[in-house]
Amino acid sequence: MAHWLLKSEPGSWSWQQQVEAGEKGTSWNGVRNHSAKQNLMAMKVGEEAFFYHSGEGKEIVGIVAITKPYYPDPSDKTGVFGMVDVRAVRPLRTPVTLAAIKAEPRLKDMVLVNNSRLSVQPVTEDEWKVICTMGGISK
DNA sequence: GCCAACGTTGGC
DNA sequence: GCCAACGTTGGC
Repeated sequence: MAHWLLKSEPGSWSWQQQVEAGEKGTSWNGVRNHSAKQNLMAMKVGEEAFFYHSGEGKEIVGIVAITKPYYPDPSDKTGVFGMVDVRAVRPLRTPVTLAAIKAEPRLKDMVLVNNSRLSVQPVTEDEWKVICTMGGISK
């Protein structure tokens, strides 16, 4: 199973809101970047993603699961971009900050470090495990 | 099809 | 608030 990382400005969509959205989850809409789209299209139901707060916080705060695979985003008039649905699974016991990620040699190749602007990123199996450990949760 | 100009993102 | 990095747009 592949793993992912989704970025959001907490001012526009926060982890707290994701938790309040509950079990049925919400659509992850608004992606307007082709690399991000490719990653969305590769997601499968049941796969998990880190939820990262950019700007305010700059830390991974929780884990979400994909509940619906890629489908068209009605807010995109061009019809080029789509979205998936996600639901909150659990928070990290301790958020993993960008500073901590940069300080961890095993995470030096993370997309978050090297291409911080990409809003939907793949995460390798090893990176997933390291961050779960740093976050104080079991994989 | 190239590339300069411009807008946006996001860390600092 | 600044600016580097990146993507997109549009003139040629």
